[in-house]
Amino acid sequence: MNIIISNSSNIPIYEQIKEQIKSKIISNELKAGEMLPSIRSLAKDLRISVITTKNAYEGLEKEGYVETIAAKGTYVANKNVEIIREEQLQKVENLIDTAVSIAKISKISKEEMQSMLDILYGEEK
Amino acid sequence: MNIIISNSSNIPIYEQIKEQIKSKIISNELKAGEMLPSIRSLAKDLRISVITTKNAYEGLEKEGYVETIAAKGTYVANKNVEIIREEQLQKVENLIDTAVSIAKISKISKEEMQSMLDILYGEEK
DNA sequence: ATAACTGTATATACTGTATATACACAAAAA
DNA sequence: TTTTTGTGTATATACAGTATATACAGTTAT
Repeated sequence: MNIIISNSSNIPIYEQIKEQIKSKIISNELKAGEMLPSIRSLAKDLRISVITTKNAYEGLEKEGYVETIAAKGTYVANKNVEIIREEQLQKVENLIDTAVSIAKISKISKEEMQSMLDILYGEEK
Repeated sequence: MNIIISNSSNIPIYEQIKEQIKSKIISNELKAGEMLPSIRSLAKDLRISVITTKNAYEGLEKEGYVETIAAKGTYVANKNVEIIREEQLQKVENLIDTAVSIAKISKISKEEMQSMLDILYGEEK
């Protein structure tokens, strides 16, 4: 399981794991019904405690991305694709909104932001 | 001092205060040399502890936005305008970068993001 | 049965955020 | 000059979030 964590980050480890797995589910790299690595194996892999991986999985379950069955494992849930897309759109919009607020205070123009977007997104159509 | 804090936010109170004062300094609503409200009066105003306002001011000092003189007060520092602008540009770029990452995973197009930017920034030139 | 795998629960520790309250210095008022 | 009132500072304390090790309990294949 390709997951990268940073201990020095101010973002908690369980949160880092949660977000990365969420990304894999949304991008369909992890498909519905598929089993996630066990909390133990993932913990060993990342050299952290089982409690931390459990914490991450609990968060995913609370948000409806996975379902866990005691003594069996944790599996990717069937989640409404449209709802996920809406959630992601909302996230992107919030980030841009924050960026715009900062930009306006600092007199950073819309053109400058558009240019950043172009560069960061790439020139793909 | 127009500062709004939310206790229910996951962002610490001292951080909320810090960011809002920083904004006022950057937008020149608070001018170099001007005295900030005392940690006591601000604490009373916001109905929080002096320690929390002190914590906020300490953060601002560490970042070079203010200078504090014991028993006298805390004052807006002279900070290099170009450096501040660079910092803000960096912040905006990081936010857009995060937004782009999420967008790509969720197959949100550049056009959708451009449209968000247009709407959120407004139609001003 | 047993071995090897799942997730769960308990007890513990550390760090960040926040508090009340007592302290020390500066400046203005009496 | 003495007192009062205004600054920021330091100490002791509490609570919540994050993380840990370790013991527990159920499932599956041998």
